[in-house]
Amino acid sequence: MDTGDRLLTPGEVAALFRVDPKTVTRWAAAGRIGSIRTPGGHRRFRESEVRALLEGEGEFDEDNPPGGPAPAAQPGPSAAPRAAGSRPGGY
Amino acid sequence: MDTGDRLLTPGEVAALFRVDPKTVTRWAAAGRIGSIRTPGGHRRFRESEVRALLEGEGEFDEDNPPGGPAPAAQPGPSAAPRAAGSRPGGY
DNA sequence: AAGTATTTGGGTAATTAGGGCA
DNA sequence: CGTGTCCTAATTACCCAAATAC
Repeated sequence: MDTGDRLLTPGEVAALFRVDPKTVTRWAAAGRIGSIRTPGGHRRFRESEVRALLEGEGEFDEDNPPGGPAPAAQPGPSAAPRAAGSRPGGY
Repeated sequence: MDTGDRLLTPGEVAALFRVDPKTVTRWAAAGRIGSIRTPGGHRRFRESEVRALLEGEGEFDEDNPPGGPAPAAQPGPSAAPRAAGSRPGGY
């Protein structure tokens, strides 16, 4: 079955990233984060994907493998493994 | 193999979309989702339609195509009346 | 038949979406 | 270029009551 991806609201993701909900919406609009739309037009985000982003799996030195976490986040149906690219937050 | 003719209760659909059961009822009232009414007046939703809605909106990175789309979502006997097409650009 | 859990209905407050601007 | 804040409009969430489903 699914990995049990809970869906988070923009406000939840925004609080997790310490940004404005508007910014989260922009990430979804830019395709930097997967988003599920409700019939009403609102967006929902996958908890597993947000967590993966929060883990800081952005770009790390290839000689700096994560020796502890090993999230092993498994997007079930159709989640996209974000290989690399940009780092939201730009910190 | 069932094509997904299983009927879901508003609470089930609400949990899938991370919304309130009341919101699901509004979707049915707005014709955004097919609904079957019980003789008592309660609504029931088709599992296949709900799943199609959940995965159908999956946006993916342009350079990250989903390896296995295979939605295999049959429109079933009564196709979904997509009446929510009236969204000209903005609001 | 009785019970509990869920759903329904209407109304109001909070959040979200979209665009433009700083 | 990215983020934050402004606006308006739409959608959603929670309150109450009663009815229905199992």
